[in-house]
Amino acid sequence: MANISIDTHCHTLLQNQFQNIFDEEFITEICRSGHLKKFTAENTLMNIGDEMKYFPLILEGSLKILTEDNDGRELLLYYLEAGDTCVITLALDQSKKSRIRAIAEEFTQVLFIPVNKMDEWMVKHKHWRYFVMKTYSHRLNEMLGAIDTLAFHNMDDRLLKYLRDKAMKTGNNEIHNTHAQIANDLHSSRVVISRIMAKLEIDGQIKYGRNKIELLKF
DNA sequence: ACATTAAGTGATT
DNA sequence: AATCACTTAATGT
Repeated sequence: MANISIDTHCHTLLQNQFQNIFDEEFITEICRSGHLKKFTAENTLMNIGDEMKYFPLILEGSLKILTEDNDGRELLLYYLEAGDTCVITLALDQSKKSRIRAIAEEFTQVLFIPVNKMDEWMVKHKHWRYFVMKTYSHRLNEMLGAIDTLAFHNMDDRLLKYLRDKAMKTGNNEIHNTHAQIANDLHSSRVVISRIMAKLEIDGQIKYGRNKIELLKF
């Protein structure tokens, strides 16, 4: 009984995301191949150095993907949302160790699929192949954008972009984060973020208070 | 009222 | 832009 209800739950989530891309039969196969896990905000679902036996398919919610430098400080790479899969998981080196960390941003349901399925589906299902290629190029573009802002823009611009991205993602121009959390994501320090915030408020770009930033201009 | 956490400030590298 | 050391302000218990 329990199994059946879990299966239909998973199946429904898959249908919501993929019914226009994959046929019914394949969705059922995906559902059978993976196991569903639920996470709440701030849960780490994959860490640097973890062995990659599974790749994630996000069915609900969103994740943030980060790397770490030698001193253990974090840098936000990009967000993954429902309907995405983590393609850089697939770019494995010999060690099969993850180079990234994935943290849930909110309540999130993820289907973990054994990596060998990837090979199998890539040859067997052309729609899967298209899907992977599409997400691959999408992520690559985002990464190029991230490199661009890192290399050519100052912190002020990076912070504004960060806030806009976040507002866009949540569909709300109020962001509920501390300056320290943002500093972590941007690989900066709390003091620096606080000072730029103050400057942006004077410019009339934002308004903010404790744990809250309101974006005024887009 | 007290402790904890977030944000502000000045000086230094 | 980053870090340190310290202050002030907001919030939780």
